[in-house]
Amino acid sequence: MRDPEQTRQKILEVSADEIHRKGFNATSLSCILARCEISKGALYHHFANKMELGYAVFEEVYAPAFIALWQPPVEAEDPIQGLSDFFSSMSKEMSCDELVCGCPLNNLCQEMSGVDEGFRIRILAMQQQLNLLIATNLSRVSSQLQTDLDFSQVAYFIVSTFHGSSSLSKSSLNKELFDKVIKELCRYMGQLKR
Amino acid sequence: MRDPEQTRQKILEVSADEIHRKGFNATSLSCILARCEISKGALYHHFANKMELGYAVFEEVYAPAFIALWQPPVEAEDPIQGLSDFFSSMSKEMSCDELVCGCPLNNLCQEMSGVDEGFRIRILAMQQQLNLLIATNLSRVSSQLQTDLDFSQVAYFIVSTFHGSSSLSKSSLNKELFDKVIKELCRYMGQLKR
DNA sequence: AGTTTAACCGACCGACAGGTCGGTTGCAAA
DNA sequence: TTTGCAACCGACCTGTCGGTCGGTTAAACT
Repeated sequence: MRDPEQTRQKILEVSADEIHRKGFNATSLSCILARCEISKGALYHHFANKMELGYAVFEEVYAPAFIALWQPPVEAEDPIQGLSDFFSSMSKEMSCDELVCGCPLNNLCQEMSGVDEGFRIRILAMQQQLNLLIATNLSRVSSQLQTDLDFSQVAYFIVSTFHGSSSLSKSSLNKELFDKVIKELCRYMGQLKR
Repeated sequence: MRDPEQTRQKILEVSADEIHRKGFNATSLSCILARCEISKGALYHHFANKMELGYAVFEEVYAPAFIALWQPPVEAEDPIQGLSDFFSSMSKEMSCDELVCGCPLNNLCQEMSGVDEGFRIRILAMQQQLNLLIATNLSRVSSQLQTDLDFSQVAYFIVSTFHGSSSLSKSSLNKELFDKVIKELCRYMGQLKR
């Protein structure tokens, strides 16, 4: 019955969901405890404090999921097509509820980057890793692309637009505005080809 | 000595700055009171509660400032050039501290749209107003632009990218990433012309 | 001068946050 | 079977938050 590792994973999983929905500060420990059906003592046995729990969620849940999400489309034979399909399927298949929660990385960046150094450096590292991933794979097919493109610049641009569009969908409470931006993003990416 | 209107304005001004820097929830009334050098009673004489204060800040400070900021570049003879100059001067002239605070509208959207309906509808209205402003002015010079452009779609795309880039700059703590995205955004806008 | 009232004061309140700590429980090794 | 300790419990602590309210002050009007 007693399984410390499972307890820890459960805490991480529930915390990740709560933080995704409400943000880090608005997430209360008591809410996590209730959903996990454990005591405060159990949580503080596994994590030193709320911050450390947040860092653990980032490193053990968000970061791996983030890479697992972006890597396949970017490493497709045609990364432009891969990303276009990726974004399009997102606006088609994703439920409105999920969409409105936004990207966990972007949410945390907005909320915590300016407040806590520990979150900032982790988020920055993640963004640079994603940027490198995209830029590398664009340069891989550079022969099919316009000349004089700054791949890193293009990669940051694509991710920024994606994050900005997920922000938009929060206020509209439906996918309409999100879809519009994604359409234009796909059109932009198509123009990268020569 | 006693000037209720001045007191009210001072509260709005200080609150706007605090909310911009820390976000709505993280802004404490006691901090506002200290900076204004007034008592809690004075604040609650002018505003019913924290939410109403937030709405007043949005409507009387953020919204006018937002329109005053975007209108001139968009209504320039050449809106594409106007926006390019607008964005470029932003990344040049803005101090790093200001940049890291992000756009008040985008910040509030991220933080409050999913939590409070009153904020959500105000933010949505503001976004639609801005979108209309940009789309209208793009269609004004449509003869100089590519055919088959969806102006509303393009407008949402531009604003999304801008907001996304301001999010990025929070984690990097300098203008580097912001500049990159803005450069690519200007390149994209240039391509809108035929 | 007296009266009224908007403007303002600040002590106080309950709710809830994150965090602590002495005690209990279950399991595994000796 | 006993014992040691990781795992877990939950009452309690301190601090801060938004919000209340009875009282005071200044100024405008009669």
